[in-house]
Amino acid sequence: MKCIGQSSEEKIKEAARKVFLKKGFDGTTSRDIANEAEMNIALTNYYFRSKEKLFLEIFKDLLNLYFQDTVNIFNKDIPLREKLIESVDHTFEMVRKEPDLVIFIMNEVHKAPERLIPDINFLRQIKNTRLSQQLEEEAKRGNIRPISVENVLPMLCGYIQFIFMGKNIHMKAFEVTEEQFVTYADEHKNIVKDMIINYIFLPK
Amino acid sequence: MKCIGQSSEEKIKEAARKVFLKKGFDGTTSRDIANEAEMNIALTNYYFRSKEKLFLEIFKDLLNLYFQDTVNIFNKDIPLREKLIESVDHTFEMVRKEPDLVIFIMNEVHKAPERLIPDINFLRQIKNTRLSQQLEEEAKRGNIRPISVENVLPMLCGYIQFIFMGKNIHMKAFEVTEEQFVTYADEHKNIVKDMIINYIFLPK
DNA sequence: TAATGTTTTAAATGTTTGTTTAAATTATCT
DNA sequence: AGATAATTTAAACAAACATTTAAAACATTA
Repeated sequence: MKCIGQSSEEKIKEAARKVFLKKGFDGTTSRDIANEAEMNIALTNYYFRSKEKLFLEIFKDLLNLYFQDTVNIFNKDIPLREKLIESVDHTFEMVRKEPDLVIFIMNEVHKAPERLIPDINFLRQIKNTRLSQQLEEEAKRGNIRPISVENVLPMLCGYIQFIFMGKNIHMKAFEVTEEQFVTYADEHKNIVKDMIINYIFLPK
Repeated sequence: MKCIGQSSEEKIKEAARKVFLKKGFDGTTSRDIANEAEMNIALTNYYFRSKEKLFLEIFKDLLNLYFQDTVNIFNKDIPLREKLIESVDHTFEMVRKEPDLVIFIMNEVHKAPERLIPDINFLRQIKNTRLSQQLEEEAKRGNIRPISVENVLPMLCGYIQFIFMGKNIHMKAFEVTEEQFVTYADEHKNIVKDMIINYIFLPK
């Protein structure tokens, strides 16, 4: 086996990841992927059997990228306040690095949830993280409002993710550049953190 | 002209709207639309010249549905606090009635913003609504934190919209039914309202 | 009723789609 | 070097695609 650089299989997977993220499953053709990878069309099927199989493999990776770190943070052994802030910061970094990821996941799951169920199942761990316990404990102690992890999750992830999903709309509506948008998003991130802490924690 | 029921043109447009909302532009074929409308395939092009033209016409209507009422509320002559609450409530009703609308708009704009620019331009009115003035005035008076309409907009629309965009993911992750989801969404709506008011308005 | 204009139809258009084939090339091993 | 296996290629495949055609069916008006 030639071991200089990437293998053809890796090249195709990386190209497919890039194109799927940008155009979605329906908007992507096998030829798009082959072109991006600079490889012969037949190789897609030689290595992955079908466009669908290749997609599912990539989707699994991307869903993992979308959620795994968040689950890990939720399970960290750190104070609640710190954990909330770290979660928001992580969400921000994640969507900044991979701006197409959230809308991609949302859209594919929205269009055909059934075929992705095996992958989605791993999201169930969210319910049983250390964060859930902390929310219960702190509420019992009267330190925070009683609130479920179901309602905290969108605060920590969704509010930031939404800003980036609507990036193009925002840029057109408010006539700003990409650079200005990032500044705005960062500003909003700080507001979100303040607002969450302000809401969840009760005054002593 | 026969005037019983809908005209063929209306039937096709309504069918196309339904299918585009569900499957997006790339995922929709001319035959899907013709089947949904129970009409001959050729009629799509007879009335609308092309799939693209039909799509653009429908997209315009849907973007209007997505934003017009919000702009109107922003321009209403009512107190700020009331306006914020009404905006959140309206967003909730809008996405509840048309659950596919938000992800559809987000995704189409995300994939090809250029071709939709003429339609998106009308979003610019957001910047110059009565709400913007109110935010400035109330901040000057020391009643609220200084905050721009750019940062209030996602609070009033995005936070609720995100919940519904991730509906399928939520239902799988937390193993709940559609009915339970709506209950959850309603609960979160109230949290959002409390949280926004709590954050924006300063204690006297 | 005959002539005219509009709407609907079945069939065909030429592309593009995902996938396969079989030959050509390259690498691996004895 | 020669045999064997793995990879890559150009070409072809049928199916699905958006769109067009020309004739048929319908409605309208003179």
